[in-house]
Amino acid sequence: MDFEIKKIDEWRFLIPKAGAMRVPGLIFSSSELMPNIKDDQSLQQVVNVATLPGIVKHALAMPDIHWGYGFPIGGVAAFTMENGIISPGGVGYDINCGVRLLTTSLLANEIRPKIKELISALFKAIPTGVGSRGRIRLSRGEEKKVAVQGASWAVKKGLGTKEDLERTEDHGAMQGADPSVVSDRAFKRGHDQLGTLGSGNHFLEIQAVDEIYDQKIADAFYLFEGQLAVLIHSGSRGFGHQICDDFLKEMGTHVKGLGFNLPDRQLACAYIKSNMGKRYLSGMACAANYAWANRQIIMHWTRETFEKVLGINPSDLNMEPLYDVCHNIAKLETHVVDGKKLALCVHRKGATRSLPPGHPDVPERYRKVGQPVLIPGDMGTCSYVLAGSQKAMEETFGSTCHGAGRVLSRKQAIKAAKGRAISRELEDKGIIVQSRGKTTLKEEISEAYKDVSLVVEAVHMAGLAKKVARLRPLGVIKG
DNA sequence: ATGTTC
Repeated sequence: MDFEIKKIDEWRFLIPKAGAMRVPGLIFSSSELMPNIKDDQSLQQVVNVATLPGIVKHALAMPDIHWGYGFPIGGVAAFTMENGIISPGGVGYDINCGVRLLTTSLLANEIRPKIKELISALFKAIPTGVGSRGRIRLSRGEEKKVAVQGASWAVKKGLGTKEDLERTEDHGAMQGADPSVVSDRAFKRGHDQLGTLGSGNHFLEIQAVDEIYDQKIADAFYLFEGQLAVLIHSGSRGFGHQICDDFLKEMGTHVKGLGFNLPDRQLACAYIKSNMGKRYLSGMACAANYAWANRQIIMHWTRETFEKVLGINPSDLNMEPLYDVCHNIAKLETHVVDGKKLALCVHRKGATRSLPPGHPDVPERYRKVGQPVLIPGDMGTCSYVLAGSQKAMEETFGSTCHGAGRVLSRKQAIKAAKGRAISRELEDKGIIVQSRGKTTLKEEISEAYKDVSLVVEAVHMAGLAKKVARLRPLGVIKG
């Protein structure tokens, strides 16, 4: 490594501008988490991102940073609309991968005897695994509508309510989506995958709220101790993956003609203002909308499954989305930089938006306390709810962490789990798990991840979001 | 993440 790391305070580490870097790197971490990343490639990736045209202030990294395609996962980078670039590698292969948390009026303890039955029914209702096909077959015309309308497409089809949309980031629809830039292959891959969970770290978990850190905000979020909740983690499936793939290929050639050097070919990009940049944004928005429709539909089937298995009315279940956030996206936003309002394209790759109290884009019901920030942990530990902050607006373009972050690669994790019965290990901890394949569970063992509590503590202490509640898993379905 | 090497 040929760069320096300076400790600013307990929670901030600076990589001073050097060589081809246009801005310094700023890492949010802690003395406990820093050793995890010092030897991997992710900090070099922060340095690489800092060389890209039009980058503003800092190349940022959250405490859950780890190695990714070109850009690190757990990274944030903002570029001016005027001179900046947009890069598929800064968004990630799973465009609009994200999480949606559902609250209920049920007590977890009362439902505990039913968890196994619920998990089994959810596993039947929601297809999981790589290449899994859903219960919906979309004609090309309908699939284009999904790509433009997002979650509201599902609501129009009776799969949810208008209120659900109000509790979804951007109302579950990104503007500027243009299906004409999406390849035939992407549409083919997406036509039967709506309402499917996928594989890897995607999951659906039944959880119990087990600790409240901020009572006032918890009240505003309708969270209470002992409450039964459901967390859905999924994305844009093969549809978004293909869109990313298509644009990476195109931009790989395109970027060679732009006259600047890339430290890594995986940083393929285009100027935001160029036709190529605009086309990517339009395609990315299609994938983002597909993902929002996907999580909306998965939620609808989750509601139906709970009502059926528990034999209760919707009004007694009261299963409502607390919020739905995306953590793989690039967005056009206005931020104050050095006292000046600037139009920026903010890349959040494995990072969550964290809007402060009073911000107009926070749903009205939460506006006084800030945007809900949902942080899934690894399988078998816990997840967190936080609230957005002003400090995040000032330091990270309104962003915070997105999860635990890997410490072992998938290969290393499979090796570490060799010969172990992971589902049995989880059952011994009181967590019922049902998965399509054994390999996914091995890839996802707890040891493969950083301690999510340390990650959340680091962003809380840095002021990038405020801890509200912790949730423990009771049951999980996986790919 | 991903029809896990079109």
